Amino acid sequence: MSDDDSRPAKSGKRATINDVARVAEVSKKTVSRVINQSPFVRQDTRDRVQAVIDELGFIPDPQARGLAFRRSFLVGMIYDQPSPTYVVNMQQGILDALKGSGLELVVHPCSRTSPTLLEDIRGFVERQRLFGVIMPPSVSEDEAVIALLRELDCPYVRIASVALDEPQAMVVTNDWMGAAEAARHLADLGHRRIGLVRGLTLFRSSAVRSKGFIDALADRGVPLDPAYDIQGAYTFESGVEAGHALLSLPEPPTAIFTLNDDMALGVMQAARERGLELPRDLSVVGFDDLPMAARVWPNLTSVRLPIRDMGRMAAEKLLAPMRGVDPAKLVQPEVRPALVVRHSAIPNR
Amino acid sequence: MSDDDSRPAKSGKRATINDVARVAEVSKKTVSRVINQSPFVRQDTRDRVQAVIDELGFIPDPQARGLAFRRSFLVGMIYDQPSPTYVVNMQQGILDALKGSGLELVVHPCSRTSPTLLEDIRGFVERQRLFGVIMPPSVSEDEAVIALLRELDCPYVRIASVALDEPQAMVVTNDWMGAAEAARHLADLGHRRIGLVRGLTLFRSSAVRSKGFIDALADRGVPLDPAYDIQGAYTFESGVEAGHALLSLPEPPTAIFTLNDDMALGVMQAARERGLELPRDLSVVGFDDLPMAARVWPNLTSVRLPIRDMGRMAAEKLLAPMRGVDPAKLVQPEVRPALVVRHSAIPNR
DNA sequence: CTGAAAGCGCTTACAG
DNA sequence: CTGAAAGCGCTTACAG
Repeated sequence: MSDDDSRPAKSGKRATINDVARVAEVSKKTVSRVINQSPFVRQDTRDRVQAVIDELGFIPDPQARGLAFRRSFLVGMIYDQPSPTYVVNMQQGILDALKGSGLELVVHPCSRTSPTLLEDIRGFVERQRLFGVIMPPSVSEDEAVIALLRELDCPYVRIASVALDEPQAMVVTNDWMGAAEAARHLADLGHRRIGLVRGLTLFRSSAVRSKGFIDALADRGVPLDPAYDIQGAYTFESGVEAGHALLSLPEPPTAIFTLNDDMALGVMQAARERGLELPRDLSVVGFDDLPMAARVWPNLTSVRLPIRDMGRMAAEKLLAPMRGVDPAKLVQPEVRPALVVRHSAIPNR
Repeated sequence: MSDDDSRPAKSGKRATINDVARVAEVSKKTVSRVINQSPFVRQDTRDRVQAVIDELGFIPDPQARGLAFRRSFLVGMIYDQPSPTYVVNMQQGILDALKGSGLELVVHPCSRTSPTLLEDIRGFVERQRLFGVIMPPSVSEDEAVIALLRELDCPYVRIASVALDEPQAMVVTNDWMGAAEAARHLADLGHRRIGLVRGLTLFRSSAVRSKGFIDALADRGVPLDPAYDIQGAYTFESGVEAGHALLSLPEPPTAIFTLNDDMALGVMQAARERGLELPRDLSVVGFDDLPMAARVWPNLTSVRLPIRDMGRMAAEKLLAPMRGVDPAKLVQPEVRPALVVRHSAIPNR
């Protein structure tokens, strides 16, 4: 490790704006202008100041800047997402976008059912004077939270399966596309008796994914029998229950699509408890493509959402104004779910 | 939502220390003393000031305090942990302890193999003037990182499977206990030919868990045959490979202990690829008790570490000085891993 | 036990 | 295009 004395301005403490101003022989206000990329600095002045900044290794103190700006350099991620993989991937994506911006990520889990939800978020946002907030489902779908954020004048970006807000404040995940792919996959494998296990209705994704699935199935001439349309709760246990419900039908489905992977594994568990062999006796397709999808037996065919990209895109929208980009005009690719085909769904005999 | 006008000091902006001082008819320095729990305030003065603080809903601005203190109110979690479940649970535990303290959690993933690791951490800690840092393995085991933190005078707490530091800077996870439990479990089930799949040697946990396992096995009079002692890499793929290596032995083991769950699932996959039926033909025990342990078939017997508690305990050690507690004397329960017995390990025939 | 002054490191008006 | 003054909301010396 060569973290030696070669770093500039090492003499004890960090360089401040005053040091830069003195050495560059300008006022600190001019240094401030350079830091903040104000256009009102002559090019040669700017160059001189920048050279001193580099030489001294000057980095503006975010706390001092924040105090003067009345706004911190912290981005909050507020989430009630229960899936660790989802949360960590999204954090990673946000950090990808934040890298080099001087902003940091502060995590803030919450519970939508908590009576103190709004109070809690208010305290967090207000006290930290957050630069902005990013929210995945389902808290991103809570209009009371959004109203609060507006009241607090806190920029935000919502990630959700449908456009709930203006484009600059939204990353739309198009879940329906993934569900439609799953439907076509099962139909094309020759399945006709197909079950659907929905998720919690609190999550918009449940309705969106269901509709995408049912519509695509209908397109293939395979209408979904209402008896095969079961309400789950996005949990493993609800998947077990739904699996038993479907498989105990007089004419059980030959394939089941669940709106997330946890429920898919639950359905597989139910099938085994009934003595079925997988995938021979039942095809299963999930949604999320959790790491375990590739680790269970048989490997689970599942719909993957680019969570990390979604986090990055959300953060980029939040940063756009700071970068002088009009967030509404920020060109971002559409979020496209993709079906990852493995071995849990096979042709219908 | 009743976030109405009942909140005090709502007239546009937040109350500041000046407002409190004026209303309480004291100097702002005295208000500052009350905020910082200085003993040098008369009780009645303190009560009066506190009443005004409550009445006005005054919350000190962390940025202003941080600027004056030359230290922020941000706790950094620096990690290179690849397991999302581990990361999220630990974050949750840290947040449990931080609740009400006014501190926030800033997440900072890193890579120990990155050539810019130290530079990166230096920038993060120095720029944010972090209140403190919490590190799980394996970055917690990196002495170069620790040296840097000391140089920067940044308090830290390390979480690791062995005591690498003074008690006030350590949460020791006693992984060996969990591995020993796994060993006794398998021995008591009558297994004699037992395989061990180790993890990356970069992680101290690999050696610690292995030793705990081997020692406890020996205690039961079941010495580990070196041929059954395989080097893995904590990945699913390395588990598959190790599984094949062990199961292709002339006398294959009847049970295998892997140092994490990902490798346990890999071993199970290998067993199936060889036509074995589980758990009939092979018992498997993992370590971590990931959510998927309870969702795979057969359900995986695994060692659970109280990750969330570990995060909370680490944060409590970091907060102890602020709370006037001597961190060395902070009474914390020992971290005790526990074997969660499910259906992947059964009696040896 | 309490307070007036100076300062933490920046930025916002306001001039010029 | 550039700068001197005042201020963001706190705390640290230093007095008393």
